[in-house]
Amino acid sequence: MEVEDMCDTGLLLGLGFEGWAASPLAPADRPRSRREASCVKVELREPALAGPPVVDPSLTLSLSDGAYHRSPAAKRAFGDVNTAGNGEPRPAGRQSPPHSMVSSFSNAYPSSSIKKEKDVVSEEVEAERVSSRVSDEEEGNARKKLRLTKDQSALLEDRFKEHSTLNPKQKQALAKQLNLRPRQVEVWFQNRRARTKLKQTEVDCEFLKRCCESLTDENRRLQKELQELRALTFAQPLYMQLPAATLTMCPSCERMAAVAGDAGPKGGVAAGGPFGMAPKPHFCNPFTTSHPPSAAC
DNA sequence: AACTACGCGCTATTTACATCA
DNA sequence: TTTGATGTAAATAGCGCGTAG
Repeated sequence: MEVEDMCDTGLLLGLGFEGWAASPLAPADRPRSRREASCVKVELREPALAGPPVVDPSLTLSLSDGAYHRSPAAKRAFGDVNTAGNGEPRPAGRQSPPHSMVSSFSNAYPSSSIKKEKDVVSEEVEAERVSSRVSDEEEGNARKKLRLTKDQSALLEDRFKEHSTLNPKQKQALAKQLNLRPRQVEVWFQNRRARTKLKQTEVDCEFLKRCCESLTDENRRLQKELQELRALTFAQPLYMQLPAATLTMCPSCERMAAVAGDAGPKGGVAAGGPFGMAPKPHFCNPFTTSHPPSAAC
């Protein structure tokens, strides 16, 4: 595999994100569809993303679909009650009819011991509905945007640090505590998660850019070195220039890198032309864990 | 097993509001 | 003081997925 090929494999993807990352909200640079946006995710295995660029980054590419979705088992373990209705009105267009809301509750809390809780939640829902109706009338149906107080934001942040998602019960409790509607709490958490992810994406992009620069430099250096060695071999056969001790073996294919003509049919011709290749340095593909064939092979 | 309804999370987008030159 | 540009974050729209019936 050629050095450029290896660069292309990983770096084109990184560069592809570059413009988008530089201005994540610029509409022109955004992916055209949500599917497109989530189709490929660059997954970084480096724990300290904000740190200095690493020479040998371990990058893997993986499909992102489902990566951000917790499995049902995980959700249960985490305390999510997906099947339980949260009893709050959904946005227009997706609003469920009242009877379905009731049936959802009876499904989620079938035992009579929880019946009380159901009633409490239903009352809160009704109260919320009334209050939002009242507030709508007060506001003359104008869409007013709530600004959270510092205390409210601080508490929400604290809760977000504990859990980035809330189950309906937690949501209700938090809404009550903050004197907000559960929907507002839900929206806040949703937006907060989105902001976190956006921030992480920017960090990831920055990291990949630095990787790209580092690998480009390395590539340039190796090309230059290759040219020099080729020029050298015009004047003198390589084996005469290098003592045997300097010959190295490729850890992957176990061929002597600097010996011309000993590598079978393809031999040094395929790898480096009729003049053989320099024994070092060996280029290690940072995107793979095992030792790949060196540039000499 | 296939279908449907529902709840929820996610992403893209809109919009109200604050800040600043 | 007013005004337009810009940024931030609350809110909305709509889709996909998992689950239960």
